[in-house]
Amino acid sequence: MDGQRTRRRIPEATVARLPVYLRILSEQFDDGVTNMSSEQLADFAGLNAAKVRKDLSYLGSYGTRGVGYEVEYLVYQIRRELGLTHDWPVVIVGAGNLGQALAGYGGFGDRGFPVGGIVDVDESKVGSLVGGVRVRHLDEVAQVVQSRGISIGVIATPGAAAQEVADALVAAGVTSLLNFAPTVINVPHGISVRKVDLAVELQILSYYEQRRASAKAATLHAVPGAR
Amino acid sequence: MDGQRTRRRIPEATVARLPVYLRILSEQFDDGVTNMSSEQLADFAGLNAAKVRKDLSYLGSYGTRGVGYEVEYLVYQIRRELGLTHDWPVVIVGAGNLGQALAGYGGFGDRGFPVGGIVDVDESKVGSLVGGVRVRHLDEVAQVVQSRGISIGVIATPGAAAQEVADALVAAGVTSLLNFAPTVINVPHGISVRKVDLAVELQILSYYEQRRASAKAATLHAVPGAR
DNA sequence: GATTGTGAAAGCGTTCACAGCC
DNA sequence: GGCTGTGAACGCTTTCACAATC
Repeated sequence: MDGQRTRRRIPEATVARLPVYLRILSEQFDDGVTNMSSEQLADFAGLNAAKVRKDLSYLGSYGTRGVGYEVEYLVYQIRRELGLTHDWPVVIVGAGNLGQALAGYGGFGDRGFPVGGIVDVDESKVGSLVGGVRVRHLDEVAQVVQSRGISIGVIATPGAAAQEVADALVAAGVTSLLNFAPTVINVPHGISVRKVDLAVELQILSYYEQRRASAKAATLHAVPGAR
Repeated sequence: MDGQRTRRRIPEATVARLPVYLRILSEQFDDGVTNMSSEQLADFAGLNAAKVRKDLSYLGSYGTRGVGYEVEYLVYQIRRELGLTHDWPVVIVGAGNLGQALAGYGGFGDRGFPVGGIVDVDESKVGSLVGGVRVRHLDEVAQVVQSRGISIGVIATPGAAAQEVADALVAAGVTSLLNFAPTVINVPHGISVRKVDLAVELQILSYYEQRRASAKAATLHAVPGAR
């Protein structure tokens, strides 16, 4: 009577790990592995077994006590849960350095996210081929999105343009955004946004480097010559 | 008597947001803004004011009640805490599509992370110029790292090579890794790793897209024609 | 009057530990 | 005997709410 509707909600942290399990399980399956325990999967993923079991339990009870998980079946279940049973074409906004690298990367299409379109505001780029796809003008983004049934947009523009690009994508009907621009974007409720920010990642690493450096300095100072 | 040594530890979640505050504050400062409240900063960062205040409180009591935070001083304090008072040259491993895009991107050096070296195993790439830096062989990575005093390595190789590259970087003396390869890497205790994985991000978006789609289908089914 | 700084409460995610099942 | 599935405990993060301060 309720079926899909009351579908158990999966915690965000778990959703973020499912793709990792999926990749590992797929690789193992290709290597001929048919069964895995939570312990083995945890080792590959760099996690502990309890976390893996809890994560997988949100999908349902697909393991066998005393035995483990059947790799092929688990791959199928994770793919289904992640909505990877069909392709999700994406539109890339920004045909600069990054946009071109993303389009040319290939790992996109392979994994079920073919590049359905690339747009830019720069007239000198419009019409050129990037990764086998012809660049169109940002003004035509709604047409690109609608004709290809695209729901995921990738923002690969400078930070200053990111918000208006996000607005244009949402207006065109896109409901998920992957933002590479170093800017926080505002979107209406119900739109998903993921952000990838190089500078932020490096600055986080810098923090821990700096701690290491000052911890070391303090130790040297406190116990000169020791150790 | 203890000074730096017993330096208050900042929660990971806060460390990850400090770079965002820093960017916003720097931009505002450049625009002539000299003072900001937690509320204003929260709006720019897409967060709430309480979180901003709690985050900033880990740095010390740098605000003024009834007034807010002095932008310039806060920029200085965050930069200091993040260890951004000096440059951190990085070494990029992998001169393929992604490595070239990263090296050519520029946003690296601008933000205090100049490309101190690029290495690859492909002899046909060794010797060529990428983003103004000459590509050297992976075998020479230790020399590159040591001569430039590099502590951050960027892995931009295919997944299959990532673990051995990580091992080589750690052996060379690198203590922080930014991993773009779609593989979990194992490192000794005390080494920091951050991971950026395109496919994972897209698959997370796919999950929410798929939920939206099935929620919509369920609604249409439950109340045909309504709304 | 405005806004910070922070204890306390609530919420979320991880880990433990063991009953349940093969 | 081995391994899953999961309540319960724990710890981290967010949010609340208000006293302290300008």
